[in-house]
Amino acid sequence: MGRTAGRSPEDTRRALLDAAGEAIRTRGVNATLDEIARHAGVSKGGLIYHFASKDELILELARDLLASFRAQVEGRLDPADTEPGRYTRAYVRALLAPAADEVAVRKAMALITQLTTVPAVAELVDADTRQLNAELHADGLPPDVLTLVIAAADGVSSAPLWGETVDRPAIRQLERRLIQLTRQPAWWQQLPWEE
Amino acid sequence: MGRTAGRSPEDTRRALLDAAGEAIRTRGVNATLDEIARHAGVSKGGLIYHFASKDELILELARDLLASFRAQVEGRLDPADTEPGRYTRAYVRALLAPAADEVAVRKAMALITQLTTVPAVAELVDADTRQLNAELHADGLPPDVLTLVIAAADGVSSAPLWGETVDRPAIRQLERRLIQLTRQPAWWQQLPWEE
DNA sequence: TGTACATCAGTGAACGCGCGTTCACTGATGTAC
DNA sequence: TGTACATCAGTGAACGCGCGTTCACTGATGTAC
Repeated sequence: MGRTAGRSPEDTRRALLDAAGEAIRTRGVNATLDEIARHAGVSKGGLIYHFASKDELILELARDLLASFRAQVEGRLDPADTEPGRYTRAYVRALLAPAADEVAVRKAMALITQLTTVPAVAELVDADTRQLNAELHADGLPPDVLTLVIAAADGVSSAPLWGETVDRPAIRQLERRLIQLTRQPAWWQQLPWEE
Repeated sequence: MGRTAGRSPEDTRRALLDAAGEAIRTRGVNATLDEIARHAGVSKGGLIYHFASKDELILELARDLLASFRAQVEGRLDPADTEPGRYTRAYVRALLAPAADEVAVRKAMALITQLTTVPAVAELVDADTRQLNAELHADGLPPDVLTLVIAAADGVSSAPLWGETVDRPAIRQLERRLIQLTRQPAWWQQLPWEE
């Protein structure tokens, strides 16, 4: 055990990541290490014990966010659902989920865009996105329906970037309809062409 | 006239804004004034002559981007189109437009998210978004259709944030269908509910 | 038409300080014997 | 069961340098007379 007996080093590490997230979300990447450390109840030196540099702290934070987003999507997979589009439905549910979650998915998205300032994070996000996209495209839905559904889900999750807060009922309704669309892709494809 | 006769001071100012945009897009807000100034062919002091501080430079850049986005939307209004949803259609066209424009709209979106680190910019973006939203909601479309269309357009424009490049034909097709939807809102509202 | 002066649009060196990083040291706990 | 030692998880002062800002100065052009 370490010098402060109040908590385990893993708890300290987690507290530091949470504090970093909170600080960077509001102040941007130029939030200071001192500020982050103090919010986690630790000295600047203590922070550097866990994360060798600021870039490493940010990279670890990005890894943490991406992993937890993946976990959110996977956690919303319906075991009883074996139809084409099941992964896409989980994706929609994760992105449009009410922000009551401990780590609100949509705020996490906004945070990650700040982190991409660090080149290593940009690469990480890029690779992660590519893989996620591949999984979505291997989900059995026609590409044009997938494009709409993904775009709509991404759009809702990007709203906080502009400070916008779309109202809950509207999002819930959109969620239901998008999921319904994945079950009836032909509906979208048969959108009648006027005149 | 000033010291360098090569161009007008307004041209220098524009070059500085462009260089700032380019630099911040790649390096984030910690891109240095020196770097920005040199890319605009001017000394650091010359930059500070036009923009009293870094925050002011960033704020002016944000203003410039928001204004040019507005101009893009307005420029895509169809004078012959007097039906409900005409502003929404212009919005969709602007956001899904091919990136061949001088200032690619979607890249501009990605850039603005970086700038929101500066509180004054966050407020500006917030106010601008609210006003734009009000205009869209006063466009005569049913709210649920509007929610879908806006979300889908926003989603496509947020894709570059994750390094993703959605393929052109898919976007063009989505654009046509979204616009078609604004002409037949009932279609979306009558999405049949299965079982 | 020439001259003096003001102003505009910069230059570039110097300053200073915020902040990331380094480093010597410390106090708990675990382990060997 | 007590003692010595190693290690882990930190503290906090000091350093140094990158970078935003200040400032004295400059060289074109415009304007008054």
